Amino acid sequence: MIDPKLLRQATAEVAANLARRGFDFDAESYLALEAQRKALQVETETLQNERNQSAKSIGKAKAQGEDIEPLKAAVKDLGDRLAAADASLKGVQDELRSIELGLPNLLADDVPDGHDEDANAEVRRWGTPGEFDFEVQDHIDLGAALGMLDFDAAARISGARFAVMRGGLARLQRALIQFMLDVHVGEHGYEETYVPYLVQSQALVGTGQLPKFEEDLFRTTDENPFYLIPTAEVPVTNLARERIFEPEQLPLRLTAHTPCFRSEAGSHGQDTRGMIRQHQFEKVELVHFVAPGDSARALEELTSHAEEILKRLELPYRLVSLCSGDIGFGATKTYDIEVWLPGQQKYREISSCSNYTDFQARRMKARVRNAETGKPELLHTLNGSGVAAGRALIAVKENYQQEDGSIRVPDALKPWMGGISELRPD
RNA sequence: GGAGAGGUGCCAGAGUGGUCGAAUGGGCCUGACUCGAAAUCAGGUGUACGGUUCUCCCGUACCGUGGGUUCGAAUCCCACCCUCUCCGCCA
Repeated sequence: MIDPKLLRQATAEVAANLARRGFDFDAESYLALEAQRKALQVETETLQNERNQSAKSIGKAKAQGEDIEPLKAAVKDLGDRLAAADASLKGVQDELRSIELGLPNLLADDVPDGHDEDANAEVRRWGTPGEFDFEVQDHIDLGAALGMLDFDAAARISGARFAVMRGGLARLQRALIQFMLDVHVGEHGYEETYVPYLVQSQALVGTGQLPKFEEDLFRTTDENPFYLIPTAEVPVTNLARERIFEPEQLPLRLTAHTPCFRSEAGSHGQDTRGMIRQHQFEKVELVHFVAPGDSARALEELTSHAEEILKRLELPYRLVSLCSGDIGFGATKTYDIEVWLPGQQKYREISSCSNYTDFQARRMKARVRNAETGKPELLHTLNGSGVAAGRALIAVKENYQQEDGSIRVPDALKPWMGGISELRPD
């Protein structure tokens, strides 16, 4: 959520910033509604004051044994007037809030302008795509030939967009997760967390998935439904919900491995083959809580932590800064890390690292006490994948494939592979 | 799932429906005393929103959440949520 004060005091500037995303903010009707709010709030609070004053004098009169009936008669209609004003005020406030919850975050100045992913700016590349002196296979054929990746079995159990893995391949994914967690916890200063995979709507409102993107989520049928988390960002970021941190407690770096569940509504036809886009996938997530002034620097650090994983795995990648038309709803700035996939001869997203500034914090009431003033103020949140395990597995398979269809185990993963140095058919 | 107890400020813990944003104690901050510290004494110590003559002041809201009764609710009524104890079940 954008600061409502800023929204009404610098409406034109906000609208101009949001326009860079292609978002049309109707400033005029917002300001009209805001003027209504102000008038109604003043009216309501004046009436409340009147009620409080007269209730007090009635109390005093009664204590002195006076007849309070005339006093009661005098305020007879006050309750009705107050109820009416209050109801109008609530209505306008709800309207304003729903507008505010639907506004994306303000973009950072250095976000490149553009309509879609073609305008994303490449920041740097690392590694060189490997040369193969044989015809490369994609991860689907590789997995099938190994007998370790079975989409038919998954379809019989759960339908499309699920995968079953067996043996060394299943273990390789687990090794990736262990490796990533160990690097982040042991070397990058993260605290490992274990969090719920089912959350209630307010958590998703906090991180920004709701109310706008309900169709991307799986939901239970309970009266108060649970949602399956689309990313660990949701439960982990909400650890700051309604909390006030002391300045010395920040920065706080948290990591978690969780499965992620996405309905992928509207993505029919995209990446239908293979493990690129699934209803369920594993991911290691990185989350930072930082003081308001520190988030720009924290984004660079968080991104470098995700990059380090690909470097250790010796997977070529490039880093892009998402343009104004491609960047996510709540982010002020986002770096995507794209890993090289020989099977597609393309760089594909494997991590997305974003600075949310105070956007999520305002929704969650996540604050930090200012070291100088002692007053609580909204902290800044960031998150990024460090990295998506399912896609990392694809990348390892395709980049480490050998002519006979076997797959070499990257050195970085060997500690978790129990002596297995290659995946090959039984 | 059954039975019971309870949810009040940073913590503990009061609160016959009326000046309760909330006693008291602890903690914390400031000051006095002291060479310094301890002890003692005095004062202060929530958040959000709004108004404003905007480093002051004023108003409103908040005692688990949401409704209701009332001129007036932390206090009464209803529903829900959560925590704890015991029983049952279970990984």
